Formats: sequence, C-alpha cells, structure tokens
Amino acid sequence: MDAAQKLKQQVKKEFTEYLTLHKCRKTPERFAILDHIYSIRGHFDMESLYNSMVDVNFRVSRATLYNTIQLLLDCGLVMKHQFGGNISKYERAYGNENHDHLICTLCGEVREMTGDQLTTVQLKNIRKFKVSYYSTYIYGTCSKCIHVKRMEMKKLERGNQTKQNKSNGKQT
Amino acid sequence: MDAAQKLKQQVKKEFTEYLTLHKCRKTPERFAILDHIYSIRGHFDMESLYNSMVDVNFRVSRATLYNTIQLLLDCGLVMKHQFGGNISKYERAYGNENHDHLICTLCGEVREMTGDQLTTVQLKNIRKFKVSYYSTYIYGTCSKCIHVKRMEMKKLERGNQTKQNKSNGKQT
DNA sequence: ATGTATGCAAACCATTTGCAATGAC
DNA sequence: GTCATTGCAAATGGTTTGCATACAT
Repeated sequence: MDAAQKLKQQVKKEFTEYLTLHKCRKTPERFAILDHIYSIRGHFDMESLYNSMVDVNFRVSRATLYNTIQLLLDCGLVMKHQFGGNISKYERAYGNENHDHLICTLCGEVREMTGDQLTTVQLKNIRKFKVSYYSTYIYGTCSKCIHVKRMEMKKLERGNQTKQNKSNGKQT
Repeated sequence: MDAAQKLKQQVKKEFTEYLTLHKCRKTPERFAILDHIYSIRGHFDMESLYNSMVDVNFRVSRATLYNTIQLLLDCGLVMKHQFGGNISKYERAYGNENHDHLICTLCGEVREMTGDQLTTVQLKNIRKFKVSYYSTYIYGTCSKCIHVKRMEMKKLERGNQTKQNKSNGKQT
C-alpha cells in the first residue's frame, strides 16, 4: 500500500474514533467526504469539493458537506482558511507540512511557503489555550501585481504631470 | 496635542497623499471614516463602525463604508482579518503593535498576543512579493471552552459506560 | 461643467436552517 | 423502532452592485 493509502487509513481511523466518542453515526457520506478531501493536494473550497464528488457519481448535498467539514474541523483533520475573499478555503491537516501563506491583496493569489514556524519561545508564551494549528498570513503584493501596479502608477504620474503642465490631464 | 491626535494627523496626511496620487476625491465621508477607525482600539467590524458613526450623528451609507475601507486597505492604513466567522474584522495598521491572534474555534473568541514576530530568516526567504503586513493565526481552544469541553467529555464517558454496562445509556 | 462618490435599495452568493424522508444503531 | 443524518429548498446576512443624486474639482 502506498503512503497516500496509509494516510487515508490513518485519518479514517481517527475520524471513526472521534465519531464513536461523540456518539455520531458513521455514515458512508462522512467517510467518502474525508476520503475525497485527503485526495486533494493543497487548498480547496466547497464548490470544488462538491464537484470532485459529483465527478465520480457520489451524490452528496451541500448541507452534508458543510456538516461534515465542521466535524472534521472539530476533530482537527481539516484546516479552514479565509484569506480575504468571501469563500472559505480548506486543506487537510494531516500529512501536510506546516506552511505560511503569501496572499496578494490585489489578485487574491495565495502562495504557500514552508519555513521556520513558531519559535519555542512563542509557543511557551501561550497560556490557557490549547493550540490546534497555526498559520502565518502574509499579506502584500505578488510580483505580477507589482508590475501591474507599477504600470498604473506610471500612467497616473503621466496624467498628473500633464495636469500640472497644461491642466487637462485626464485618463483612466 | 496628545499622541492620539498626532497619529490621526499623520494617517490623514498619508491618506490624502494616496487619494491625490490616485486621483480620488477627498470627500468628508472618507476622512470622517478614517478618523473614526483611528479612534477604535482593537478590532472592529462594519456594524460597529457604522454604529459608532451613527452615534455621533454622522450619516454614512454602508456602501460608502465598504468603499472607503477598501481604499484604506489598498493604502495599508487598515488591516482586514477573517478569523473564522462570517464577518470580517478590521483594525488600524498604524500605531498598532504587531501581534498574533489566538482564535478559539469553539466560541470564536480572539485574543491578541504580542510576541516575537517573523524572524529575519523567514522574511529574507520571501521573494518576488512585497510584504504589507502579516499576522499569525493560532487556532485552538480557549480555557473557557476547554472547561466546557471537559464537562461534555465526562458526560459522554458516563453515557458510554452506562451503555456498556446496562446498554441503555441515553443522554444529550 | 464634469464625472467621481454617495445613498438607497435591490441583488448576490456562500453558508445556514427547517423539515420530511432515510437509514445507522 | 428510534432518532441522528441526509437532501432539498428556502432563508439568512454580510457584502456588492446599479442607478439617480450630490458634490469635489
């Protein structure tokens, strides 16, 4: 069995234990959703998860999807992100190296960056709080948008100069 | 003039420059909103901002609030957070010590924590990306909810035991 | 004068909710 | 058999949008 299968088995086991402990039913939908999530590399949203299930003819309602995601969040098998848009992004929490996120505030692109995580000093300072997971969000401008911005700035400057010189600089 | 007034003057100046450069109009609404935001300590959301303006009889539409907040985000005077709920939180970016956020995934409480920020090593590793601001989100369970959770677990365990012993353990 | 910004109300859309039907236990 | 869970469709609510009006330039 390959690593991916092993991982799926492991998380299924954890999920089962969680469901048992919390007296929740072990429905096929729940396990199918978990399985699908752990087939996805990187971030996903509800729409893509829904579609990926429809694609293999597994019928689930969105309500069940949301319901199950919440369970998976509660038991720490899935992480939720809201990078700035209005749709939530998720990603599996297991077998997923911790990483920071570079979020372009202009185009919304999210780039992952692995690196040093929270220092021991920082973690030691956390009291009266049980840490489940953490992530650093770094907002800024990606290279593509820096370029676009630069172009716009030039245009604006040109406009301002024209305005100053002949007081008719008018362009979008 | 006290420090708060000085800060307000400083950000107003920056905002003005931004508006001028981008050929946006300097409307009283925009400056009033900036001023109100810089009167708020800590996080705020649209509703509370709206109310704080209504309270002093400054009439603004929500549309203008959203419009202006976007400008303030663009010029880096305001930060936006989405901690997990469905409403966005904001906070001023100037005169606001960098801090991490401890977010309780159960009750939604957000606690701020100042501490070591990104290491130089980490920042050096960021390429082709202009960092505006960053924040570490630490999800977990706050002390209050740990307690509640513990109570619930005990209840569940009791239920499970009863079930095993007499197979009629039934409680919420 | 010109066209950007405002205010209002309607539209949007991800997410949540209510309820009847299903199926795990 | 019981009641948690599902699926559907309607409701919710923060945010966005369209358009007529107001006002900064």
